[in-house]
This record gives sequence, structure tokens and C-alpha cells, in this order.
Amino acid sequence: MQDTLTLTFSALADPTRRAILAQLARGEATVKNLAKPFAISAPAITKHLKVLENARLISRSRDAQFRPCRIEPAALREIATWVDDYRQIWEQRFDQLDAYLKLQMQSKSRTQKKSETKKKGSKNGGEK
Amino acid sequence: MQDTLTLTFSALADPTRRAILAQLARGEATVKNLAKPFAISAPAITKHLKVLENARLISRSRDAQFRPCRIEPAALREIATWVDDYRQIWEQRFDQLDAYLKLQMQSKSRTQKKSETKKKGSKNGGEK
DNA sequence: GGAGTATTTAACTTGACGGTTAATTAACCC
DNA sequence: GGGTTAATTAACCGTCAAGTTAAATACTCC
Repeated sequence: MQDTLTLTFSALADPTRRAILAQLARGEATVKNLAKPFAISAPAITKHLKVLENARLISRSRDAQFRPCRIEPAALREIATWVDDYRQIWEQRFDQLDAYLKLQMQSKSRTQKKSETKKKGSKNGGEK
Repeated sequence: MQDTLTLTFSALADPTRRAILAQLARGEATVKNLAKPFAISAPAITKHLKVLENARLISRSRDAQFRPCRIEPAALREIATWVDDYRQIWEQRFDQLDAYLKLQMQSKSRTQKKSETKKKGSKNGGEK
């Protein structure tokens, strides 16, 4: 079995599954009901639901022959935390880099020619 | 090609790639350097980097024969937004459901036996 | 130019994934 | 019980992702 982060990200990586979640965000639904807008077979939906359930993004109950799905916020909360933590670190790192680059440019403008050969500058300079 | 959300989530769905990002969060690194802690071959790393680059989670430059990778915050910002939007909707929906269930329980405790056989209606009952 | 290092490309294997159809199970209604 | 509907399981197929090794490319240094 896999770690929960992998489980959740993989589950969210499929557009059909995200669409299912979007659907479920408007309320509980049955398999048949979920299959309707997607033009794929019921077994396919069942599989998607299993993935989502396994990632604890949804949970299911029973109501007669139906098995309604509903959204389960906890998993998404976890993901939100992860993403946000990293985002913070990255932005910070990015700012540092930014500052560093500015410094670099300053000193480069002062010692321009020396770096010319040592530096492969032509390719390096033309970032994108 | 795929939509950016799918691209990003798939990229993040792999534990090796997340580990690479964690590594990069501490600063730029080369392929060789990134491969070290992972016990997988350099070409494998190259592939992972391509995936990450394709998802715009990292970008790369050239420095002599090295090709250092650095983190690119924009993509993660996008994901953060998506996750957070959904999370909000879900929590809200969850609260509604919660309230609804509480109501159900109250009314059920008043009309217990009648719903025993016939309660199929509740499936649609809670909608919109 | 030639040796050496870093990285990528090519070709291939393997396994998982998303889909299908057909058959099965579970519940309802009459 | 028999028929109907909802959903799942089973068996299968094609594609793609992740890994490998071996060869090619890109650059540095002498």
C-alpha cells in the first residue's frame, strides 16, 4: 500500500475523478447518476470511486440498492496543508534567490569581462 | 497535452518526485546530486525532472556541463488555490450535511417505525 | 584533439491504470 | 418466486509511466 499523500495526489490527478468530485460537491449522488455526464460505463465509475474512497476523499453508504457517495473533507485538508507548507517554503526560497540574483547582477556589472570565458555566458544568458 | 491541473497533480503523485522537490526546497541542485539519495539511475532522475519541468514545478538552467534545477512557485500556487477552493466548498457542504443529519435524527426519533421499510426517499431528500 | 564528467536519448521491460463487456450480487417491487 | 434496476466483480485489452542499460551529446580541462 502507499502513503496517503501519494494516494491523494494520484486520486486527484485524473480529470474524470476531479469531475466526479465537482459533481459531489453539489451533493450526494449515486453511481448511475455520476456516470450520466461522463459517457463512460458504470464499472469504470465504480473503479474511480474506489480510488477516491481509498484516498479517503469520499465515503459511501448504502440506501436500498443504491450506494450514495459523499465528500470527505479530511483528506483534502491534509493536501491543503502539504501544499501550503511547501508553497511557503518555496516563495521564501524564491525571494532569497531573487535577492541573490539581484546581488549577482550588481557585482557582475562591476566585474563584467572576467566572467566572459569562464562562464559559457551566451547560452546561460538567454534563459527563456 | 493535458490540462495543467492534471499535469501538476500527476507530478506530485510520485514520492520520488516529491522527495526531489523537498531536496530542491533547500536550494538548487544538479542531477547527479539529486540522484545520490535515491538509489535510482541518473536517466530515471532526468525523466522525473522532465515531468516536474513539464508541470512547471521546476525550471532549469545551464552551468557548464551541469544543469541545475530550481523550484518554480507559480504552479504550486495554482494547486493551492484549487485545493483551497474545493476545501472551502467541501467543509461548507459537510456542515450542511451535518446539520441535515441532525435534523433527520430528530424527526426519525419522532417517526421511527414508519421509515423502516420505505425510506428510499431520503436519498433525494437532502438535495439542494 | 583527447580524456573525463554530467546529462540526455534510445530501446526495451514491466507493471499499473483506465477502459471495455459479460456475468454476478444485492436490493426493490409485484 | 420472478422480474427489474443498481452496482460490483471478473476477465481482458491497450496505453503509458517508471525503471533499466547502453550509447550519444555537451561541456571542461589539459
